[in-house]
Amino acid sequence: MKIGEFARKLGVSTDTLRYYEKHGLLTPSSRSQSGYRIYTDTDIKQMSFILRAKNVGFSLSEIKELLQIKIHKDQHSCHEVKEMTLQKRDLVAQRIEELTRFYDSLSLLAKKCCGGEEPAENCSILTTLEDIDGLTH
Amino acid sequence: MKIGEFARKLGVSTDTLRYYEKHGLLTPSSRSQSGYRIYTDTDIKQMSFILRAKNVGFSLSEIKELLQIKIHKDQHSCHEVKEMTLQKRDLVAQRIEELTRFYDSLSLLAKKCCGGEEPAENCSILTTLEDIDGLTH
DNA sequence: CTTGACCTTAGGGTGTACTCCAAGGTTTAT
DNA sequence: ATAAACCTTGGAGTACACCCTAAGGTCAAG
Repeated sequence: MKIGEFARKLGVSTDTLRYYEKHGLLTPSSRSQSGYRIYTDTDIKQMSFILRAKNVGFSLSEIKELLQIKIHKDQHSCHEVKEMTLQKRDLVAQRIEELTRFYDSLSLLAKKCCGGEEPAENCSILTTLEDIDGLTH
Repeated sequence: MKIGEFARKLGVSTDTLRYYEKHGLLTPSSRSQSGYRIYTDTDIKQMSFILRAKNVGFSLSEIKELLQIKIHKDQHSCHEVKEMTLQKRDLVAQRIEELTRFYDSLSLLAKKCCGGEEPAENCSILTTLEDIDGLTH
């Protein structure tokens, strides 16, 4: 499919797709005789991956590194690829841990809060964070 | 403490601290007679919160919103604060879910990989993602 | 065969989050 | 008392991730 249809399907602009191509994140599978970009189902998968990664806070250069694991598969040894993968996985695990602390903080905050119409005296995220910090650190 | 010591303690630049103050994320507790910014332990807690939030992918304006929960505590009802808190919590839960999928993908990738010195033929993050997508969607 | 909806590249503009001066005031040590 | 090491504001510059416009080429429908 051409860039317009692909963009609509993925919910991004054509500008974004050209930008990603320029920066080595997603090169369309081929070009038509007239030079139009042609995207395929494989491109949809890769783009979905990029968007999910972006959504959880990875920068484009970090995402590029993740995609390098694929690109490097012929040029690098299994050992190197495995190391890089595990390193990235640890980073993801750290972020999950931090987010879990945020989740706990917000849960505690909501629980503490009566939910009524009176002024929210005890509703301080910082107070709650101090409690959480006290418990987990 | 003054801005330099505070910055060193938190591992950020003084420019960043002045930027955060300007944009309403962290206002130092007080100023000295000569106009120097004076930071306290409370500021350390708030700054740590900001840095952790940033680290897990929140933008500065999102972080500001989180901090508003504190600021609004006297001006808004418990009900409003609770709603906002739960909404933010759901957002965090979604990110945790996505990150967990990334973690699983990277784990599967590492597991598939023999880790030896030969070219990494089967080490494609996309192949693995397809597997994961097939299993979880 | 031309209108309209698509596509191309090149290049400029925007918002976010810093980062780096410049010009000057303050504090501390010798 | 003066140099070094801090601090102040204001404003300019940078990197990232787009977003928009201009000027022109492509293509299917009427």
